[in-house]
Amino acid sequence: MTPAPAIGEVGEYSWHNAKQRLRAAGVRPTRQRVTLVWLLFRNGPRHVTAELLHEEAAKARVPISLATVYNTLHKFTAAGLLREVAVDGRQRYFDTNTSEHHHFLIEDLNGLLDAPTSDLLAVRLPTPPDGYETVRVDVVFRLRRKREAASRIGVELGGN
Amino acid sequence: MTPAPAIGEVGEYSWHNAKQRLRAAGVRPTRQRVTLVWLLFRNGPRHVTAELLHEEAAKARVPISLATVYNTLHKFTAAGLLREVAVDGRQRYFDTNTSEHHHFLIEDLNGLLDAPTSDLLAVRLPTPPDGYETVRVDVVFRLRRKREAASRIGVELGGN
DNA sequence: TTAGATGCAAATGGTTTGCATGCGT
DNA sequence: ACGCATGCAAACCATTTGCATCTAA
Repeated sequence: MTPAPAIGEVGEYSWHNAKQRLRAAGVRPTRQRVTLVWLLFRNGPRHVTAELLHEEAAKARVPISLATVYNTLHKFTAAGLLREVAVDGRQRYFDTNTSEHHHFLIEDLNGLLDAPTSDLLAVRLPTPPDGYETVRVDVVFRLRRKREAASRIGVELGGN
Repeated sequence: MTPAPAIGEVGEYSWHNAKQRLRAAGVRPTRQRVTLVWLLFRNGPRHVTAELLHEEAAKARVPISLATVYNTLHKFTAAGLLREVAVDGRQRYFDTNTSEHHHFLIEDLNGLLDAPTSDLLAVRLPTPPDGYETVRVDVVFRLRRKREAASRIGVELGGN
């Protein structure tokens, strides 16, 4: 649990940073929201579900009701702090990486991983139907374990 | 409601065709299943939700319980007759087109459309993490209405 | 005859909502 | 003080499940 420096940030991520990020986004920094921002951004990019964040807040000694976690996640998304990723019919993920990028979906673990953009993938936009425009492209690579379990993945998902 | 010839099929789609398709797939052709196959394949490729199919069956005077519709849809998918498409967090779609292709998702109508494969889109596979293999790639183009409503779309969705 | 299919209702699970109370400005 | 934020429980909605009853082979 070494606090690795967040990508795009330098050094540790403080309570104060969290507050500033909220103000900058025009969101009122309440105790719960600051907590969530802190949990979300202190350790670099990650994907969370509402359920997971709810548990983490509890562990961090700042219990937040599940309903508030949902409300907050949506508010953050509207404010541009998060990106919603709807890849499977079950649950929704929220991604702290708001830039255009794509995902691996691990089927058995039901976890998300960023697809490396280094492996540049080219998607040519098909022409949308009349009167409509493409506002977003989501590419999901569904992964399945080859034969023996790859232990590394479990670890990566835990933090991502 | 002109019965357009199905793509890949010639002429009208009969009850008998439906039964054959089921037998060929190794699925026991019960009355309900034949009805569903008929509803699904008589008019070319389409996307359905369980709810929608359930209503159609009722209208077709062959009421089928919603639970059975779900069971059947899954059985069909396992038998390779359908392809499940999970693109948004709400509901699941089943696609009669089982080949590799991608989709337009109309945000406001919450409807699916096949993305024309003619506009050949190239997706370079990023290397999956150790021990995993990519089993499927889904590309979803989220569409939003430009300004004035495009009436044609509503029609297309009705049949697709 | 019998394994498998169906229907119903109840359970599930993620997400949303209504409303009374609390808190940031 | 004011208005938005929070918490709780109940509502919601798509989907699944358990079980008794049918039905295709």
